[in-house]
Amino acid sequence: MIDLRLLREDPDRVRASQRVRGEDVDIVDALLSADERRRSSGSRFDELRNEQKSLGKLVPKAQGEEKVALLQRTKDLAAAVKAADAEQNEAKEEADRLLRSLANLIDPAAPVGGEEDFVTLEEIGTPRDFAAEGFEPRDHVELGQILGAIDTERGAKVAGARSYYLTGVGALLELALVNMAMAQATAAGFTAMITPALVRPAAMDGTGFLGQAAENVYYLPEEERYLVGTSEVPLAAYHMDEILDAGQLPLRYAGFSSCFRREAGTYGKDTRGIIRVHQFEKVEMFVFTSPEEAEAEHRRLLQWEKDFLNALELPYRVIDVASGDLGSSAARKFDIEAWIPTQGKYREVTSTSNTTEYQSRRLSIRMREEGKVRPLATLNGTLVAVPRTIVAILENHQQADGSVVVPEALRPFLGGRSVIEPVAK
RNA sequence: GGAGAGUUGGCCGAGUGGUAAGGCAGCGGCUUGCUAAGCCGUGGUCGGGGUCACACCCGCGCGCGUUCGAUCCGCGCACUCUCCGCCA
Repeated sequence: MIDLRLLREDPDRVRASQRVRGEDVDIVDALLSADERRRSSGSRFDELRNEQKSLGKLVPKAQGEEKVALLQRTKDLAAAVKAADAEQNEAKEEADRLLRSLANLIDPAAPVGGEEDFVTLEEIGTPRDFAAEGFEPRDHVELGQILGAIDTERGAKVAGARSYYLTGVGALLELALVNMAMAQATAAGFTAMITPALVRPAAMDGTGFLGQAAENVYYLPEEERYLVGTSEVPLAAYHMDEILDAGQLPLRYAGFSSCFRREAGTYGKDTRGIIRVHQFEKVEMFVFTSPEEAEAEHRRLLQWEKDFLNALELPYRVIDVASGDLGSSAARKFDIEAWIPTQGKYREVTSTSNTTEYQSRRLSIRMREEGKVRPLATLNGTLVAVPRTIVAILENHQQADGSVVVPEALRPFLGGRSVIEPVAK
C-alpha cells in the first residue's frame, strides 16, 4: 500500500498514477474522506476513553451515594465509549480496505500505455537464420518428443490440460538449470532458499496477489491456504512484521519453489507445449533494501537476469513494461523476452519489478536506521523460470538432426554433456 | 487425528478484576581503571495513532463477550512445546 501521508498531501499524484494504470480514480477521494472520518472518530474515541479511564480510577475509592452517582456516570460513559469505538473501527476498516485496494504509484519513468506500449531497451544476440542453415526448425513440443524430454500427452492424461512431465534428459535439464541459477545467485551473495508453496492469506494478500491477480491463484478453502504462483510470496513474507536493521541491508534471497497458476482467462492462448502451464519450478531473486537504493538494485537484478541468459547463449530483448500492464505492486517492471524461432517472436522468460515500499507497508516490514523506523523497499526478479527457459534452449540450440547443443556454461551441471541426442525409437 | 501445557517489553521472568514485580541488556552519571568491573539514577528505553509541538489514546498472541473497569473471568481462533496415534 502507499503512504497515506503522501495521499493527503498530493492526491493528484495518486490520481494520475491510477489513471495511467487504467484503474479506478474515484477511489482516491473515497479514501480521503474515509481517512478524515477515521481521524475524527478516532479523536472522539480518545477523549471519551480518557474520561472513562480517569473516572474509573475513582470508583474503588468512592463511598456511599458518591459511589452510586459515579457508577451511573461511568455506566453511561461506557455506552458512549462502545459506540465511539464501533464507529472508529468501522471507519478504520473502510479506510484500510480502500488503502489496500489502491495500486502502487507508478514510477514516472515507466512508459505510459497498455500491453503494446512497452519500450524496447535493448536487443541482445541475433536469432539464427534457419533458412540459411538449410532446415526448418522444430518446435519445442516436437523436440521434446524426439529427445524424450517432455511428455505433454501423458501430462494431460494424468493432470489435465496445461500439464506435462519432464522425462529423462528433460528432468535433468531442469535440475541443471536450477543448480546453475543457484550457483550464480550464491556467487553474487544471495542466500539460497527453498520456500513454502502453500501460504496463509496474510502472506498472499501482503504481497499484493489477491487484487487484480486473484483469479489466477489457487485456494484451498478447507485449509485457508493459497498455492503460490511465485516464491516472491513466501520470500516477501519471510520478514513479515519485522524491523530490519539498516546495517544488514540489502538482504538478497534466491528462492526455489514450485509455482502454481490457474491461468484463468487464457483459454486458447499457448495451448501447445509448456509455455503456459499450471505448475512449474522457478528460481526467484528477492531483495529487501532501502528506498534510496531500490532503483539501482532494480538495474542490478536486471543485469543478473541478463547474465544468466547470456550464459545460456540465448537471443533476447529487454522491455520496459508500460503502466497499464504492471502488476498492482510494481512501480516499474522490466521483462526479458527470449527469441522463440518457431513463433518468430520474443516471449517473456523473466521479469523484474521494483515494488518500492508497497509490499513492505502491507506486510509491515520496516528498517531501523539511526533509531528511526521507516518502510523499506522490496524488489523481485526471475532468475530462471524452468519450462520457458527449456523451450528457448531447445528451439534456439537445435540442429538439423533434431539434437540440441548444450550451452557451454550449462554443461558442468548436466554431467558434462555437450549435446542432447534424439532417443532411439 | 487425540490429550495436555503455554504465549507478558530487546531478552529472561513474576503477577493481580481497579494505571504491569524483579533481573539482564540499554541510556545518563560517578568510581576504579581495561581479555573490564562496581555504584547511583533513568525507566515501555519499543511499536502504532494523533498533534505545528505537547497533551492524549491503543498495544500483556488475535478476536468477541461479561463488567463502571479485563493482562487477569468466559467463548472462539492462531502459534509454540510435550505425549499418544498415523505417516514421506
